[in-house]
Amino acid sequence: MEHQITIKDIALKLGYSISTVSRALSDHPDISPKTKKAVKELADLLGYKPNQIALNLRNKSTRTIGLIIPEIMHSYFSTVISGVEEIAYNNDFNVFISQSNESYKREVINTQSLLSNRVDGVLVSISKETKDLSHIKKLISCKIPLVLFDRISDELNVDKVMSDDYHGAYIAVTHLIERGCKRIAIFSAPTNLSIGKNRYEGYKNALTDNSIPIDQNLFFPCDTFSDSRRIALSVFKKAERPDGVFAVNDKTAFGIMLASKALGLQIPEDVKIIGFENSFSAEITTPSLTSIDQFGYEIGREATKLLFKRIKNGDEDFLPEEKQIKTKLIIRNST
Amino acid sequence: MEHQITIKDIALKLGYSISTVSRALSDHPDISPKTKKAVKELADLLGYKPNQIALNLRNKSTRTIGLIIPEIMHSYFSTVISGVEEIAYNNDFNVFISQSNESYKREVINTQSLLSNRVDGVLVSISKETKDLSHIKKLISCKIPLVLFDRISDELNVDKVMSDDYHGAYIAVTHLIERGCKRIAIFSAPTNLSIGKNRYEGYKNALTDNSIPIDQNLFFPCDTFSDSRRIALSVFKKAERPDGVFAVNDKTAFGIMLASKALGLQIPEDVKIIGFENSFSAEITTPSLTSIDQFGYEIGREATKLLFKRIKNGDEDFLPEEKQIKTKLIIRNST
DNA sequence: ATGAAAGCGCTAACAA
DNA sequence: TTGTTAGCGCTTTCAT
Repeated sequence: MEHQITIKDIALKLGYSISTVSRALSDHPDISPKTKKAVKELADLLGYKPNQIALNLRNKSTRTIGLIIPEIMHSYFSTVISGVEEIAYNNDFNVFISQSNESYKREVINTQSLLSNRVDGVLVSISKETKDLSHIKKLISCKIPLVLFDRISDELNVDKVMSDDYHGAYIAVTHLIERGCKRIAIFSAPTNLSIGKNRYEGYKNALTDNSIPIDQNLFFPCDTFSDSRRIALSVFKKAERPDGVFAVNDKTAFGIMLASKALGLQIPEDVKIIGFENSFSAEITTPSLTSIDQFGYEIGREATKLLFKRIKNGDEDFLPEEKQIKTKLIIRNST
Repeated sequence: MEHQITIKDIALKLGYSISTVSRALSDHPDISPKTKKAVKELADLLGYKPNQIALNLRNKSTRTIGLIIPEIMHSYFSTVISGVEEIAYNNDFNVFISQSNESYKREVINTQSLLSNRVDGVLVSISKETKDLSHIKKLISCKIPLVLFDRISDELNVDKVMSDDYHGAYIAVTHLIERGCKRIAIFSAPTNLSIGKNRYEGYKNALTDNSIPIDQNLFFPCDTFSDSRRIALSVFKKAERPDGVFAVNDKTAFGIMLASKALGLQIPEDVKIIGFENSFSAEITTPSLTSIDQFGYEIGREATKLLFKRIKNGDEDFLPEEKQIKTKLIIRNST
């Protein structure tokens, strides 16, 4: 980057002062039309672009919000990003995306980087590894507008947006029951994450409401493709195997699906499987996967709207909001 | 964001000048140990974080590179991002990710935003919609280090990193021929993109080298899931249908796969299908999808390495490099 | 060992 | 209508 054109360059060439140039460019009423014309034409000619860095410093605002997500390569989070970008762009803000890769260390670094770069607000979905929340608390103590989404924490008293995990799990399991399942397993995220906890609650209550006893042997703490495949491969060998599985996300469901097929089980005849995410892949497997749509796009939009509300309102009458985005059962052939 | 602590605050409380505080914080040899200790302790206590914006303005460097990609929600591009981030983080740089969503307009806006934000270099994968390249040329004329990857353009004389598309297509089609295919269709990206052109060349030459005539009726300009499903649905009905298909990416392959199955065709017995991308989904379909691995992670790494070479070397002896990342045939059950 | 002052690019209060 | 100046937060040259 050689030398970017500045208003000083324009002022020099035209013999005006830099403030006149500045005002001309921003259409200040005091500036004569001729001056404006001359300045704007030269600016165009030279390809002048305001230095955003200088503006940021002066305005103490970057018109940028930071987004920290666990993993970009996740159809759900990708859709969240799109929702965030839409609202941000509508408000003439930029989005600074950074992924933690489910690493606590990375999440801390990313948070600090956003802080140093003085973003005007932050959206965070906490990584699986994160136990210590002091980096997030640091954001709060700096009074930086903050909204948590999806992977929230009860420890923090801030705005939150998430799926209606409880209800999603409830309708998923109810659906399995209606299809005749008696022994329904759950492959769940760790219940220390609220997402894991809420879905487990939904699972439990759906069973209880249908007079099916909770069986701790049907609970598997597992939320990845390879783990679920491995676990299902050993679990489904036994005679007392589940006849239905509720998986915490689609990838986990696919692992179970592959394991079942490898063992010669028919889906949905021998075992019914339901996921949570409604990813693109759910459509293309055989059988296609019944899943709970989480509306990531909506979550991104709502979280960002909430953030802008904070950014605009400033500190006044802060009362954290919590928003639940409804989920929806998408029935396909795996149940 | 109330009031972030600055060195001025520290200077005031301690009775030093701001320059002393600045030097103390950066361990300048001239500063006495006691002063350093006092300053650092107070800085810690107050939670001082240097204002990156001010530093950027002063240093005329943001230690940030910009990344413009067509779509985040694409396993290939997601892996590219990870590669980019790895190299950038190793060099203590940030990555500013922005997606064009395959929109020309958005791509232009993103480019300008990166320019205004004075990133130190840019990585671009051009959107499908983009014909006019003046926004990219603008970057070049501003002497901003630039590397194109994957979706490159012959019109631009800059560093480029891409898959060995020609070779990938060649081995894909050769594989189909070895498996006995005689009528091999290609579902291809528009050939105005070099990616489309090169893969088509590979397809053609593989056929020619095996004495199979090129049949224009087997060329389908189509690179999305829904389009490919629709097209395959109508094409595969005919008696004279293809017995092998080379798809420009995995999603396109899945569309073809679903259409084939809907028509009662057996894969790979009646029709063999090969994709390009080696996405996660390739593993979980039935049959699993044979595909060409593009090593997106490597592409991201190499492109970023090249970019840093430019950033560090400055303008001197500029000779654009072009790097091809090898591709690999991953054989699964669809062929 | 420490301070004063200039400057990065820009805007705006104050002068003229 | 236009110019001068201060200041956003920081580093660094030049004084002391």
